[in-house]
Amino acid sequence: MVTIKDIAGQLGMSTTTVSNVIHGKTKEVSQATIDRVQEFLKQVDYVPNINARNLAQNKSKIIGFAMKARADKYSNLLMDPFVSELVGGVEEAVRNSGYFMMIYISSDINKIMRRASTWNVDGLLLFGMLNDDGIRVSEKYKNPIVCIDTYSIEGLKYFTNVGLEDEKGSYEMTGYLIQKGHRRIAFISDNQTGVDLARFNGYRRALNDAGIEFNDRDFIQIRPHEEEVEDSLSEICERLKDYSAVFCVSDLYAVMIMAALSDRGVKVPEDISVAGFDDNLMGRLHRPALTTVHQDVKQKGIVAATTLLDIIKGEAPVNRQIMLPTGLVIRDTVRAI
Amino acid sequence: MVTIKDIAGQLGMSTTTVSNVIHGKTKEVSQATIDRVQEFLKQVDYVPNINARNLAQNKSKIIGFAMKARADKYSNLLMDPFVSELVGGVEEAVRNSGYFMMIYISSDINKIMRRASTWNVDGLLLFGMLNDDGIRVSEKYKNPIVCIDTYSIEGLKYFTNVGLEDEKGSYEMTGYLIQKGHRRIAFISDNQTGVDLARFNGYRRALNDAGIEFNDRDFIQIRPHEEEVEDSLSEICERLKDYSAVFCVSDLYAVMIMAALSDRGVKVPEDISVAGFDDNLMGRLHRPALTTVHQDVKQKGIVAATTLLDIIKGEAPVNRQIMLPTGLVIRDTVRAI
DNA sequence: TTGTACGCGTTATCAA
DNA sequence: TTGATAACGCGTACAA
Repeated sequence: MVTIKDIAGQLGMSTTTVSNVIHGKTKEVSQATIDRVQEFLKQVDYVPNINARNLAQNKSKIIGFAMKARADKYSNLLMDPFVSELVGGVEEAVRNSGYFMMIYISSDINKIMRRASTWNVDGLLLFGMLNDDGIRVSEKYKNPIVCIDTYSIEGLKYFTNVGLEDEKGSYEMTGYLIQKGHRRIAFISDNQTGVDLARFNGYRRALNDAGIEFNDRDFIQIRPHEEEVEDSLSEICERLKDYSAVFCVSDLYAVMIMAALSDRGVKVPEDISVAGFDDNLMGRLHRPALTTVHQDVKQKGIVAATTLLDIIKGEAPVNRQIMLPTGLVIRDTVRAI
Repeated sequence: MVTIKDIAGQLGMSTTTVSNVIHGKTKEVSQATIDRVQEFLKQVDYVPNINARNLAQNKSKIIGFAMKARADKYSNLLMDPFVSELVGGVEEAVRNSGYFMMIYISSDINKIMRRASTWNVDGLLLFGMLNDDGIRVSEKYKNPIVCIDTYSIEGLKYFTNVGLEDEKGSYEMTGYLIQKGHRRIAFISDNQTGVDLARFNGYRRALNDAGIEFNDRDFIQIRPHEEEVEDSLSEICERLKDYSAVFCVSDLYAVMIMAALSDRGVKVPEDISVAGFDDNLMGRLHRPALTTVHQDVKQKGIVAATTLLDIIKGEAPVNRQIMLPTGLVIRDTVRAI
């Protein structure tokens, strides 16, 4: 490894001058030395040592992307297509800004905070935080934080959130189903917090506005864990016999349920209409193609990352609650009755 | 930020002692001071500065995961479900070993190498390298390297490769199709290098062993880029009329093609049989469920990472070419004729 | 058993 | 226009 000191030695000048040339602080250096140094840098293929630089500047050029792992449908968070698309968007934005991305996955908030401090990351992206997790982090960690998909009004005092018009999108889809003549509409998700709760609320509001009474059993919980998913799907298919339409909280669940229905000889949309949420590849490639609520997940990642980067640069965001839009995507799994 | 020096000062002892306690070099420290120090560490929630540590030790505890981006079917590599599952496996293994993972995506080998040096990563994982890319990297970068899915005999002198029995898996699937009575079998992929070439070779060998003549037009190239994918699929569906079965180089392509066929009123497997490769969620949830060749992508990531970590620890791998097994998954998209 | 002092590679301050 | 030199925080010979 060739260092600045080496170069200075071989060129018979001081490290200061070399460093200045490297950083383009060229106003106080003669053109002759600039050229000499630059040529030499090329020649030896000088690569700076980030650790030394970070130590000297007390910066890191690292964006930490921390995700709280849940006991989940995937054995690793990154296998969730939503998450990987999100990471893809973040990675791209971070890379294009000359920063680096470091991913942490942990179910332990404290570990996440320790890592962030250890690496002295310049900014933190938080995903999957529940309740006041985000607040706890921001109390300890003093650099900028941007959360993704976190529903915490309280938290907005501490950080910016990038979310989605979940409630609205869900309201519109439910309205569409109702408009198509459906009145017995089930809602399926695996929990009732955060994003899922917002979507559930949109569904309920639409029912209410149409004068349709909601009954507790219209919410069906799916248990997607490997050991019990088959049982869960059986139960769901059985309960779905009472409905003419089902609104799933994600495209993945919609596709899973359509497969289970198909296995039991139930036809979509002839026997039951199905709607999803996310508009991902699975739904697009399904036949019949899935009617769903669109969101641009990659864009969500990009917006979150660029917002964080802006804050790091000192530009406070106009809005602490950034809501990305949704849109109805009408395809073939919902029929009029 | 609280430093070792601070602690030493407040406790009225030297930084050496504090450092020794932190690192458990406890044989030369009295129990009394150990306790004092440890309690104080807890109290102030001491977090080491990785940059300083790395600089002093000339290590980084970072595993670099470098991927060469191609002009691809996805606007970001991480959106490829194969890649994200791979990353998931790597991330898990790296995290469990107390290391950190840093992802680089670039189409430029030189940028990748510069990053690896800049961060002084302890080991490098390489994915998506073509031809002698891997060799070029290993000539410049002196720490251990493990490649994933790289077909380069020459390269094995320089690094370990974690791959798959692509040829064998493909041979077996083609054999299965033949056994089911198919003789006009098309093969679809988007290129003919590396992994895709190996799978193509397995297909050809199986045809050959069964005395079936291969004609150049039996290889059909798919163009998955967004602008032209529809045209490409139209052409494929047209050409497929001459075949009773089609073997796709990936589950994704299989599902895409089945959707296109369905749109044109062609039924699978009644009108044409379809086989895939990968055994991912898309194929599993498709109806009819996809007959395919299984590989464990997450495991591939874990094996690659642990192998690299072992080499870093000084344990040379027994084999420089690690081939993970494949297996036939017979489901419902291939029928006997 | 504990402390001093130096090196790691870089940047920044200030003097020449 | 250039050069010494002191930080940055940590680890570690070596000395005490």
